[in-house]
Amino acid sequence: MKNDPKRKIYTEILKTKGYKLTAPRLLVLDVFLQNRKPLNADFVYEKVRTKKTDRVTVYRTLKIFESARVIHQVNLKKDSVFFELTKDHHHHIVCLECGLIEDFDACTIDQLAKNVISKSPYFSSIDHHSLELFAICKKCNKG
Amino acid sequence: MKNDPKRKIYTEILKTKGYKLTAPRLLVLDVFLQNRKPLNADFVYEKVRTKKTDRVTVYRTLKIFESARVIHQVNLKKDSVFFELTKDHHHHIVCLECGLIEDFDACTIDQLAKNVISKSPYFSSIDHHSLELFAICKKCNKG
DNA sequence: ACACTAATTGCAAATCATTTGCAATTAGTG
DNA sequence: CACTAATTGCAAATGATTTGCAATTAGTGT
Ligand SMILES: [Mn+2]
Ligand SMILES: [Mn+2]
Ligand SMILES: [Zn+2]
Ligand SMILES: [Zn+2]
Repeated sequence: MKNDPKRKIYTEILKTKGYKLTAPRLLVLDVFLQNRKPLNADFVYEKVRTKKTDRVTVYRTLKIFESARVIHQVNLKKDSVFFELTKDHHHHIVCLECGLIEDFDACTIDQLAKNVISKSPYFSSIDHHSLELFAICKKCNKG
Repeated sequence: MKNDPKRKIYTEILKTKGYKLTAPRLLVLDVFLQNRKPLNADFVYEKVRTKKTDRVTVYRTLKIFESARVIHQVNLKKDSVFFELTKDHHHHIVCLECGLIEDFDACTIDQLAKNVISKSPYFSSIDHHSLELFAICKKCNKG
């Protein structure tokens, strides 16, 4: 949404890093703001193709957003790569059989991360983390 | 190694699930037992190609091992998919710049997982989890 | 040990996601 | 409004993974 308060945050990040705010980039950003779940290139492309935006541009935009830390990859064990907005942090339980995804917010990683960092010879801070749970859902357990 | 005590555990799992213990499958299993880190198809193939094992067979074997829960995918944000042995559970800090990987074992997910499960309408137990930390390593922070 | 059969393999070709080269277009600056 | 580097679209290339199919083989039972 154009009126999402987070929209400005992300556009500012992009500007600060020296990226131009082009039409395709704003379109892709809005797809993420309007679909609060992990998205892959194909999903994004289907949403912007009508507006004369090429598939290649989607891929390149995802790369730029990733390097600007506007989005980051989510590990869902699917065939293609999924991304979500950096500031929409949450996690998932994924069914190993049918792919059902449930979100959850509770996350106690920060303390664990501190411990790990304090012992690490190579790292001194964490940028972000990925935590996903995998299971067989109740429905698949019966079938 | 033929003498790794875990080897029998994995071969029993495969037998129980009805998979034949073929030469290529044992070769691939041994590659995982001898290289305790996340491996992709190409790494495995390079280790077994001398022994007349096709790349396709490696891919098919990885699929079978995954469905038998002998290995599972690890999210490292690389171009190809990485796997590790299910019973070698540990986690990673990955440098977003240079790709440096550091292992760590400490993991307090079990309690968190219990909480999540107790509130979930769709899931009643966790099979396994994926937890990776992403950061810029000390070296890359300078350069 | 030998025969049987379904599972597995290797090879070649196909497919799918993602990347690259390049000429045309455009955002941001002054 | 002009300038210029960044960005885009199209077509072709690449790289990973998958599929079809005939030949081979593990596991089962004789
Ligand atoms: Mn998430
Ligand atoms: Mn691990
Ligand atoms: Zn399910
Ligand atoms: Zn680094």
